[in-house]
Amino acid sequence: MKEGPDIARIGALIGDPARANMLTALMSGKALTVTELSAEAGVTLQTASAHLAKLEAGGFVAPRKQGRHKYYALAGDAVVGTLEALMGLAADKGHLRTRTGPRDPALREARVCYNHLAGDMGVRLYRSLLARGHLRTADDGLTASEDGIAFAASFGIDIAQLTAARAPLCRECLDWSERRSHLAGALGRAFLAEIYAKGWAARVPDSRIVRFTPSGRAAFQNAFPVPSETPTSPL
Amino acid sequence: MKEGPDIARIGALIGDPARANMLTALMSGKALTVTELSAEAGVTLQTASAHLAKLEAGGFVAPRKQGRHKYYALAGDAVVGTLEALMGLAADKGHLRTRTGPRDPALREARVCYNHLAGDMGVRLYRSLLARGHLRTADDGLTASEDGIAFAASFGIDIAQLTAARAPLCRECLDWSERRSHLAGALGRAFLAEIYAKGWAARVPDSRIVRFTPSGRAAFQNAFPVPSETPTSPL
DNA sequence: CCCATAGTTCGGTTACGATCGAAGTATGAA
DNA sequence: TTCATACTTCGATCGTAACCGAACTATGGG
Repeated sequence: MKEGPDIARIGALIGDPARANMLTALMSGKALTVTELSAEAGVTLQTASAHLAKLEAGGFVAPRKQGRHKYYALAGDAVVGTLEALMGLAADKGHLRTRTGPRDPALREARVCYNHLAGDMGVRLYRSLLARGHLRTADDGLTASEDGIAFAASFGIDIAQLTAARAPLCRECLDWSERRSHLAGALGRAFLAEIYAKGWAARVPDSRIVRFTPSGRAAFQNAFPVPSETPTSPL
Repeated sequence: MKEGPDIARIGALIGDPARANMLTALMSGKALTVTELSAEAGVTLQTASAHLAKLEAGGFVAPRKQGRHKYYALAGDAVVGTLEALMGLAADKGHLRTRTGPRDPALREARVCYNHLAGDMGVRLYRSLLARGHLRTADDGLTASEDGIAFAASFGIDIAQLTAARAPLCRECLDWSERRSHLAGALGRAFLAEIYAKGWAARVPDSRIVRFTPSGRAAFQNAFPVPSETPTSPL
């Protein structure tokens, strides 16, 4: 009677509030113990254990034993990507629980999305480039202007190498905490690499957080100024 | 106690088998009536009506009244994209209900994914280009080789215009019916446009199906030969 | 060896939501 | 108006799964 991939099972797995809370907590990129996850979900240890067994059977999380602790982490990029998509959709519809972004403020400010910068700082970068005409949006995606190429070069990016590779140069990526687009693609990756190289920021180990130094933050805001908050359409 | 986007509500919406069946049926791109969807889901009309009300409230589907019929369709590209992601994940884990692809064989053979070719024919195109060295996979994505550029030009694609736009040239996209990658990005779009232009295939109105003519199918298979089935790693 | 902490398994309760029958509304046809 | 089709609303039933208490296993420390 049924056909196609069984999205109902996947949906049901995500559909329980306790499990959804656990998955949301794991989106930080950190591996968490059963006890920690039970607290995140607001259930007892036994219940959490049962939920995690189901998530593991469904291929959502993978355990790693360490001493008498059992650490769970999300099981791969496909899972992370799908959850990001779901979060984007949920945010889009206004289905928020309480806040508009993840709990951890540092995660909300700047984090790694695959290999480019996301979060508030990522959105700033994107908006700044767009406002100054370095990027242009078109029907079929995002393109860099001549100005933008020159700017990237002056920032320290070897633009010739990027374009020679013929890989996607610019792409946009919807940010679930900010509900705005940020810059992905080869150029987005190159900007983040250069930000690391300049010592403005560093990645926090075992998490997706990118922590800016005070001077790095100032330099960033100077390099990527944003005009006064323009009322953008909420995508 | 909770924070972040409410993915639980979204998940629960998809998590019910009846609703999942309806959404799967709507992935064809066609708008369907309540009665049709109740049959797809295997429930009575009343139950289907209740489910559709919930899906509508959740922003998954949008109704359109026409006479005494009420047609439902998926509510936008974000929903389609999220469902594709979920289906890919489900297929990935082997969570199949009965078959490995959508019910409609035509849809399984060739369909539009955003603006490029997906389904069996899309996978063939991709594998053929890859096998002949026209495309190369790298850590940071997909690139076209010099050979590939020349081939695309000989196929009738104005490659200079595509590269000038600096938009993503090649991207890969996971196919939920085939569980394989196919070609997306500007080049993928250009190939599909050229296939239309050559009269090999045409899009079926009100659906995502791309229907090949018999001679078009032959020409396609001649232009994009695939080597004997190589046991590729899943994904 | 004993105790403490981390996690699992088992059993019984409870609550939520899917389901359908039956009755109600809307649109169209005769 | 009357009948038929398409859909919605209401009310009651029923199953499944989340939940926790309690007992059990495993690992580490003294």
